[in-house]
Amino acid sequence: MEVNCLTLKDLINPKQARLELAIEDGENAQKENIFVDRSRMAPKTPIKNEPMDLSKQKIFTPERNPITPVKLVDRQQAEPWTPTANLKMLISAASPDIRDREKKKGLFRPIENKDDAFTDSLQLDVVGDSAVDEFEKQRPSRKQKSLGLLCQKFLARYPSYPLSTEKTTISLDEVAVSLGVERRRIYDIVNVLESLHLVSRVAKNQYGWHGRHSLPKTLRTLQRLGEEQKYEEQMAHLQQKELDLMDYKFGERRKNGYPDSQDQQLLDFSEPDYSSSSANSRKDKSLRIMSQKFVMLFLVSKTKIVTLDVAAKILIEESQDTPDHSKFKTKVRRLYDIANVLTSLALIKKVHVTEERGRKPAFKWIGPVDFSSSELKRETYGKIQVCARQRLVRYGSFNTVQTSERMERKVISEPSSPYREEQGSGGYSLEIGSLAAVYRQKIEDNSQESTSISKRVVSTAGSSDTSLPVDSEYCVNPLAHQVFSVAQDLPALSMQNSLNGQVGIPLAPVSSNVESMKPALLAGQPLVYVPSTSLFMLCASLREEPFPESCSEGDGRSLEVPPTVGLSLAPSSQKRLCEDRKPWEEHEPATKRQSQELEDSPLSLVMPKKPSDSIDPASGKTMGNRGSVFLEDTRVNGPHPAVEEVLGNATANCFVSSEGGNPSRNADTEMPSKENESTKEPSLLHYLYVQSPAGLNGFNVLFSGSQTPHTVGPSSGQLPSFGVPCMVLPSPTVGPFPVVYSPAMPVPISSAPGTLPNTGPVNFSLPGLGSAAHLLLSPAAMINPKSSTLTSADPQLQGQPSLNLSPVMARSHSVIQPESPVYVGHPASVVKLQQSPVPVTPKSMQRTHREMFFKTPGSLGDPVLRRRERNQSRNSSSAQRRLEIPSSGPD
DNA sequence: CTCTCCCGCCACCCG
DNA sequence: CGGGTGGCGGGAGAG
Repeated sequence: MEVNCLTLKDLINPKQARLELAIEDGENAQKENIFVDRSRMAPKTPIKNEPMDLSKQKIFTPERNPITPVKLVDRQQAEPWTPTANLKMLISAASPDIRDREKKKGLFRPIENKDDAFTDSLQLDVVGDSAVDEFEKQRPSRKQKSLGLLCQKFLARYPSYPLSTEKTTISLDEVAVSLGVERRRIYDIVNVLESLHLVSRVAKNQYGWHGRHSLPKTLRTLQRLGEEQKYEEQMAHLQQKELDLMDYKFGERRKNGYPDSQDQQLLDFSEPDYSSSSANSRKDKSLRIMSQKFVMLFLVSKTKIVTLDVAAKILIEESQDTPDHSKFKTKVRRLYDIANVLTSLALIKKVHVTEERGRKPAFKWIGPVDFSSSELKRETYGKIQVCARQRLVRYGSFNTVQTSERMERKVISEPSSPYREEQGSGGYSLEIGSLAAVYRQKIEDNSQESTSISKRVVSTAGSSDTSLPVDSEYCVNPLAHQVFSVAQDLPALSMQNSLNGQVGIPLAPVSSNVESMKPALLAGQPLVYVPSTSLFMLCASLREEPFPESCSEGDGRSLEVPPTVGLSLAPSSQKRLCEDRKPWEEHEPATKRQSQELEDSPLSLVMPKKPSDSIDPASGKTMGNRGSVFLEDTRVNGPHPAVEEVLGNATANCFVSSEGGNPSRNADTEMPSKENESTKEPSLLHYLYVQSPAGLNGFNVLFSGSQTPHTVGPSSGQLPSFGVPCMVLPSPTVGPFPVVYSPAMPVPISSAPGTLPNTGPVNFSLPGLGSAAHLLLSPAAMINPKSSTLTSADPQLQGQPSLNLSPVMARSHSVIQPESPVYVGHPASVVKLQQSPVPVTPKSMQRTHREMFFKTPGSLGDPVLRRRERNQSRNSSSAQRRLEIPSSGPD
């Protein structure tokens, strides 16, 4: 098994990627979700033990990838049957970038295992080229030892959502040895995890792994407690006051009657399931308590951003400690520890808040927000959103649709591309998001505009940043199924375009490239790929996280379909959703709002870029809507086609900016729309590729973002329609399916935007779908493909929709028959999906997915058991500290 | 310089 | 009492 490690050999390309590495590492936590197998796969014992590995490693891999993550890779080769493994293999084989990434991973881990270190040294010799690697290896940076990274590794060992049947026991000694750290460090991790009930102490040196199943519940509880504690008020108070270090303020607050929360026990881990009462025995759970409180702060915060100083102050106050500087300092240290773990869990990400006083380290909650509904759903949703957003930002446009496999590869490789340079700085885990740096400028610009908001979040280069970095993480391994971007690496292109607000993208010649993008969908078309479940989630989630419940019930005209259905994408629905937005948001400046929306709604990115307002008087209402919908706002405000706008905004919002950064962007948003410009772009088509979640019966839908949704919908008067041309593609998982393409209207580009003929909504059903899958696509004004510059792609579209399909589709191609129903020229106004009488819960969906994608014979094995085998060797004699493995090397 | 936060001493506590 | 836990803060890497 460990032997597999050899795989690393692949990693020949050094340069790439830090990002990737970082991402992966950062993602680990998430990966768990995705690669459920991983945990299982990962041997309990450190690979290092294996002589074989070492030797092999020397030979093949320069890096030492001993532990978990790496193992996977190795494993993969060894055990292809695992879905994950297969995937990885493919990826690694396919993309050098990936290899690099893997390598890097190894780098990070090396320290842990002596053997590894040893190996490394040897390897170094072997691998001559990787000077970089070498230097990195030689100096295990602090980052490599960081708690966050360690936590990721730790998490990687266990499935996020373990089967109820499987009970995983964590042996601290074993873990410590495995991860090559002293046990003390493990305590830090475990304590935080325990605070969230991801684990519970079962016995001495033994913890039980529960996974995230109950996380929503726990969060809900914490939120409630936080509310009871009036943390929000406290935070507001503190923030307002801008206390310096420890302020006497504390005293004031108390006076004010803020609860002195002495309840150190908080949740008290009284959770029935796992935590044994014994766990409580320990009085001192301060780290756990702190962790819970820290989380509570996020949960009660509207902004979801908590600065460390505020958190520390509150904690100190509660603990009734004398607010001395040293205390504060200590608290902050602990908070960092906690934050590292939480970051690894993808619950928070690091940001910086700029206040009058200056920049303050802070963290933003990025975990699930709506605990009321299914946790998974929420989690997924959040992640998806992020992903989508990121995708858009990063890949303003894509040229083609790729197969799912392809996509995956892509994703992996992505990080390397354009942004690589920036990665260097960041925090280990967050480095992923080095993109942040790129975008930072944007963000700042945006922030400035939002005066109402005292704070602005700025991504930190090094650390994760705001959205992007983290996002990237998500993207990589968000949910059970990852979200992959389909886009090719068209770095400069997409970004620039988006920034410019011009979609005028050079038509990608690529379209035909079989390898890269098998089905060349539309050349020069931006494509967004959304994970199956994601779509579903996305739609539902358009609303703000904080106020999930607010989800619109839909205006009369709104979609028939419940929001949950992914198809709710229709602009109208979005609009509704937007309207539902949180109250507080409304006060914010438009810019802010937009950014928010964009961030929150990935779909928005997809939105059609159409000539704005001119479009339709009726829709002109959009304005009336207050631009609640970002789309609308975008349009209205945006000078350019919606898409571009969106992209641009997204960029800005996401804090993404090209290196060159197009600061001016901000202004654009505010600026009155320029209809004229809009006319230019119609040609460009943007597609949103949605892989259907279980709920959709494996349907994949492509939405063309080029269209202007708004314009279309209302006209029909019946249903709000998508303005987007879309293609429905059978998912790989599903058997061969007919491809449905809603043809764009044959409207000449030249035609005035507003004039676009609106075809009525088309309603059609797909036979292949389970029960009655109904797709209603509203024909948005369609652009005449040919007319557009993109023409190259057009023929394909018209001629053979199937061709356009992603690789996945490609498979099914054969299946697809000419006769297969292709709906061209029919705009669908609304899609109604009814797959099964019973609504699919997010959870179930996720599971399903996971299984579908990653389930493999091997994967199913019971990890726990395996792990079990290993532990034993904990030598009682060894002092706690002994456990640590010398980073320097064996000996 | 500030921000982070690793490291490990050493006090608690439990069995 | 021995050993598991984990508070705590010095001090150094990273930026």
